[in-house]
Amino acid sequence: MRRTKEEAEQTRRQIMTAALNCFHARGIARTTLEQVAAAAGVTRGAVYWHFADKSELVRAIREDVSLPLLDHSDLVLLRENKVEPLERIKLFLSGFLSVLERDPRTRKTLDIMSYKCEYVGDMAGDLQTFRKRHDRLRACLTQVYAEARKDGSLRSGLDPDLAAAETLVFLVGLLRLWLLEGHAQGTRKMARQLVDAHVMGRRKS
Amino acid sequence: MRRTKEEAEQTRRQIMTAALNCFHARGIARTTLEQVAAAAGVTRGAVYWHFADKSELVRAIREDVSLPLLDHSDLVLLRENKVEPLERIKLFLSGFLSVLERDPRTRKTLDIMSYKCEYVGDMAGDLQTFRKRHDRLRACLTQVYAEARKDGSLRSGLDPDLAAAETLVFLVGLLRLWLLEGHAQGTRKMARQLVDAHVMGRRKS
DNA sequence: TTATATACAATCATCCATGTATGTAAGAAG
DNA sequence: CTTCTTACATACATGGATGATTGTATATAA
Repeated sequence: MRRTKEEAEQTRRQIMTAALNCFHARGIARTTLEQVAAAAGVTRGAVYWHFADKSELVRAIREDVSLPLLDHSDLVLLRENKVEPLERIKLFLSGFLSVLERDPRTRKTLDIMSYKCEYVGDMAGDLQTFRKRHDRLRACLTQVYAEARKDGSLRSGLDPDLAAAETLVFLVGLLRLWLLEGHAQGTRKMARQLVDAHVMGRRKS
Repeated sequence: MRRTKEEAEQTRRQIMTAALNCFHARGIARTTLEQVAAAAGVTRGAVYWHFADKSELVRAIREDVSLPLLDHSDLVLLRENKVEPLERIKLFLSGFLSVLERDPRTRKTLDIMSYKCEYVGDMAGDLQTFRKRHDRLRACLTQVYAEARKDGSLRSGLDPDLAAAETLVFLVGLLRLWLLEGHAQGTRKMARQLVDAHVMGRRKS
């Protein structure tokens, strides 16, 4: 029954996909590795082969979504030099919404991270990771807002540090409400409007 | 060993306090009712006497903090008619921060609700409760912003609905980051500044 | 070709949390 | 004063979930 490396990698992905769905449906704590295995069409042996334990499986799923998301944000915020600073921030926020709407995997993963995970014990360290990533994003935003101030598009009297903190708060809050509410609800329908208003509020009028 | 009614109420509070600390330390899923009982100085029998099961205990703890918080917000936002509208919103947001800083019980409870709870199975219904409360708060805010527009203090061209949604997003994001970061970190130190900036951004300049 | 590492499946022992059922001493009602 | 009810403690039965161990067939390397 021994598989080739590509097949092994494929079952690894199958397990991750199955786990994603199980975690999303029943939460992390209440899903058994047996359920994950069954959903993936394998046995617990396979799960334990690819992942040391449940928390490592969770981490793999999270990184699978978080890392591309972060890379993309860096790219948009810092590398897109031809677009003006505040527009890059709008692009970034709006792109985030687009990924949420388009990619169910990202949506489910972020939903698990937001509403179906207890950051305690093994997972407590992940909060520190979040803090670092927030700091990094905040630093990026600060840099972009500083650019905006230089070219005169930032609202006068607004500190780039404060503006960056505001945008981080906005993103975190928007994400949490977006995930909480259904398609027809308030925040989701207004999401684009909210992004526009947020960026406009920081622009010199 | 039978206790008087006041003593019984006291052990009920003891159990809730113990559970609060256990949930905060180990998360909801990983704390045993045995641990809660031990921390409260009783046995599981007492816990099961006062609460049907773990989720009811969680709900009791949450309502113990949420309801006063909501009542207070209603009071500040709607009843304080002598204060001007936008100032009431600032008072509300700033008061929220004050409670967070002052009251460890509120802090721990909100921390559990944010980072140490999986909203799944029994708890899935609580998300609906959150949605309703958000809607209610948003309605309150909308009303206050509408007042502000009437008396000319709202920034021109800003829809009260949109402003209310922005403030809700701001509050949710601020709370989440405030809880995530330690005392010395960015968001906490800037929290007051952020509140001021948020309200100022909505005021006619 | 042979040997070894790989990629799982199957089985097992253990522990632990839950819920319930029963016991019981002491307040409260009459 | 007794009876009933309250407010727990104790004990029990049950059902998983975990992690480790063992088994095994096949890639793959030498």
